[in-house]
Amino acid sequence: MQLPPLVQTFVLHFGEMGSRWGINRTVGQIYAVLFVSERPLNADEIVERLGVSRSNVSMGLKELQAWNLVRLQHRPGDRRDYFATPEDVWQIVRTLVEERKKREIDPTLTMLRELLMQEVGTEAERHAQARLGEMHDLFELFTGWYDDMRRLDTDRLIQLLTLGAKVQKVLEMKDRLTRFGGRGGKGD
Amino acid sequence: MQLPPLVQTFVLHFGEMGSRWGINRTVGQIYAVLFVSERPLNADEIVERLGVSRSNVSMGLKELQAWNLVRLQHRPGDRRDYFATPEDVWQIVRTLVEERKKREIDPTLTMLRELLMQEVGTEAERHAQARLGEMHDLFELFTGWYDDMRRLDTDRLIQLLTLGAKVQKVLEMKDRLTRFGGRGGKGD
DNA sequence: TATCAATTTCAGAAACTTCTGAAAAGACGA
DNA sequence: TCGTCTTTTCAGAAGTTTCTGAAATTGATA
Repeated sequence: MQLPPLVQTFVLHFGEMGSRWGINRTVGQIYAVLFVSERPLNADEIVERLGVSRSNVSMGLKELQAWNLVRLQHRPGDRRDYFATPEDVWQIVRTLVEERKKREIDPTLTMLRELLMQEVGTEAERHAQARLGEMHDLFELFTGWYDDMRRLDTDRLIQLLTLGAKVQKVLEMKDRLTRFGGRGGKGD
Repeated sequence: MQLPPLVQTFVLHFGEMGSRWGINRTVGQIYAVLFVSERPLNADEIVERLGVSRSNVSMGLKELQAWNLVRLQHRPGDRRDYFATPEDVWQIVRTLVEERKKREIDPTLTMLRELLMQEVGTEAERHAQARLGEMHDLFELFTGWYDDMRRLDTDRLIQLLTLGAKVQKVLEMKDRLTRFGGRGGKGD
């Protein structure tokens, strides 16, 4: 592996993390190398830096492209493909969440809805269905919230995240201000 | 696999999802079976339902216990261990996020902080460090937000998630209302 | 202490994933 | 068209994870 120690540490850790999240180690490493690189890299440069086979890099890049996580670029007078990550880390987060939702959450919601529509006979099945209903509602709540969040521009998103639970305070204030006097505030 | 078709579909899907998130398929299936069960189950009952070996179930249950995702119970006059998931799905979410943070996010933040403290020589390394800084700040923002959220009780959490981006509207209103008292507004 | 039921451990088998080198395919200019 | 440079594909090797059955351990009871 032909990398400065600082970068190497990061790349190895990132590959490791990747494999805990169902992403193949090399794919994670390729992404890490691109992420810290000053400029787009071609496949051979990645091979050099990581010390893995050319074909492995080719497959890894293909996977990253399928996930929309890298951008392909060309330089004038050079036929090779150059790859880069988006400069904006928020763009990366958005893509990651979006793709993961598309591949895993949405199909799960579909499956849950289908199972909830079935007529069942036994008590055990009725109980199972009730549980699946709870899970379905949870997923719906999260995807609904996410759907709202992704529409916000990054500054506002940061603003909200930074406020954190303080939003709650603002909501209480709103309650007090809008229903003057009345029962506002903590009631649930 | 000895399960009603409805449950079987769910269990298989859940196992599949698990393996995409770095959780072994059987462990996912065991969890799914416990999740929809009306009552706590002992290891042999899980073996029956899933048709996998007793030792496999034993290892799976051990892993789920290490993740705090199942509760062990005993019945009077029965030496066997019975396992159940929490009844409250929100409790499940909280545990999952907490454990994942502890195992993956926190160590990553530690690593990033260590790399950011290093003095480096080359331009490439300085650029890499800047990128790691961006990633670090992103992770900090998320964990800070999460730290706020986890303190909220479930009803308030649901309230916030349901509002979604409408919170933004309330914040704007707050801005308008507080501005003419002095310090209000966008500043942080 | 011996017995018995339940659980855990673990070495090796089975299944699965990842990786490689070699060959094929594609793209471009001469 | 050909030659060259590049990327992709793919069969099998290497590596890793998961799973099993048999044996060991635990712990309660007599």
